[in-house]
Amino acid sequence: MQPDREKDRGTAAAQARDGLREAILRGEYLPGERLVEAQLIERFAASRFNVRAALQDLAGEGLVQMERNRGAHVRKVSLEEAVEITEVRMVVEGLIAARAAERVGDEQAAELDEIGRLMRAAVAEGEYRAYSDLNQRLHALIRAISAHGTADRIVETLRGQLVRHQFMLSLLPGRPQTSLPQHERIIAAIRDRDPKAAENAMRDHIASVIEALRSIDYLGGPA
Amino acid sequence: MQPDREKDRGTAAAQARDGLREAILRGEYLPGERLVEAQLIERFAASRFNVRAALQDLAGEGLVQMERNRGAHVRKVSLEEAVEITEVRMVVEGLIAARAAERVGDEQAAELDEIGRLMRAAVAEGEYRAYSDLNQRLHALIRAISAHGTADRIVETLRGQLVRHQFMLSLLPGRPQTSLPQHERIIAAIRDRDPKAAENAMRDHIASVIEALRSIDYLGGPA
DNA sequence: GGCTACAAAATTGTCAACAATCCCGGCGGG
DNA sequence: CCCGCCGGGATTGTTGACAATTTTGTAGCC
Repeated sequence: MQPDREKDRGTAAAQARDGLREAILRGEYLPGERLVEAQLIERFAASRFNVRAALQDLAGEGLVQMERNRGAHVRKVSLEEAVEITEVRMVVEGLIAARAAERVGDEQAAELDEIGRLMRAAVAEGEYRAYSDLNQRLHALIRAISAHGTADRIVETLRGQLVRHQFMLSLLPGRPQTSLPQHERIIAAIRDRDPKAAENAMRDHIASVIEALRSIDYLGGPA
Repeated sequence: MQPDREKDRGTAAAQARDGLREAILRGEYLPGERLVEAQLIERFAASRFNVRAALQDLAGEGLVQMERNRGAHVRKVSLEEAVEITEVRMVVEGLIAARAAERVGDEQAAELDEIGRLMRAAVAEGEYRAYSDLNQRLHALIRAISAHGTADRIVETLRGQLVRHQFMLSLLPGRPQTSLPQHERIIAAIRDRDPKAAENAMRDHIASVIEALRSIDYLGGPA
């Protein structure tokens, strides 16, 4: 769906685009914040031409919203949109998990188990930051195993739009305890090369993420 | 995922983009064909600035591929990619169908049934072109009922990348006879407000499209 | 004939200046 | 005091020219 990211790595245009994306994903620009071309030119040492190209690219990824004559803003995704996005992620990652179960090799299965071990340890010792990293690593590994370029690009794009919400999610107390067994189920299903079980496990897991997302609404309320 | 299409309808930039997209989707530019900026400027009476913006947008939609210093081409999707794209469509349209079953209203249910009737008539009388139009109308109506903006945008984008393959598909003999009962099952499940059944019916339907897609490989072979 | 080297043409990449638009003050009238 | 009505500054939109790159055509050599 999105253009290949490898197309021109290293050029000024690509550097501006990747740098701006990283900055937004890091939260250095908050949702709704205005992205003034002149400032971006300074920050990324790029020409206006390249800055504009970067903005247009990121608008295509849904990270930036552009309004004619009114400039570019970091896109603000409402809770409702976040739920929609995660629903799509649920089914697409389900597809990915099923395919991973069909294609997983022995050494990859071992790596999955290793991540599972580390996850249990992290939760047992309350190292939630490490657990969060492992979570990303697990999902990334499953996507790599599935080797489904199309699904992978879509999930990656969707994930980008949710960074802010994902961040709030990780702060929810009790989340690791809830998601750990779900992750274990996913790992087991893929290791056992059971596509249907892997898809179900992944969908159940992300469905629970959606529930957690919705619960934030009551906690944080509208900003 | 993709930026809102309504953002600036009517401007020169939007006209160039939409015009070029239509032209590609109509098959006026064949996959792999080079898109020379100067030609597009003439054809769409747009400035180079707008033509380039249009190309970049369509690259974001996956319709166009751009290579540095080598210009833009209509993206060529291999059969393997077409299968991947359709697999993603399968799960996302499954989600849409499930949600449509949750939200369908009485008059919408009637419209679904009406489309079903027209489909049966079209197949009975061998009017395959009419059947193909009804097929699009059915999928579009289901997407409208589901009111899932995120999923809708993704499916629309994916569909665009497949026009060429979809076209070949409709020429496959026996397709309408295969897909008619599948469509009827989808309609019935949504009308009965059974989300799970609707999702399964939709997935089975598109799974059969994937099979048909694969069969083209043996018929048409690599170009 | 086939191959390489080189020049010319075509095409795309980039820039800097200019035009159009919007936003935010103040100003005057009611 | 509130409201509409101008500026002026800031910001984005667009253009045309020029630079860099690729592609094409040609001549010379083996």
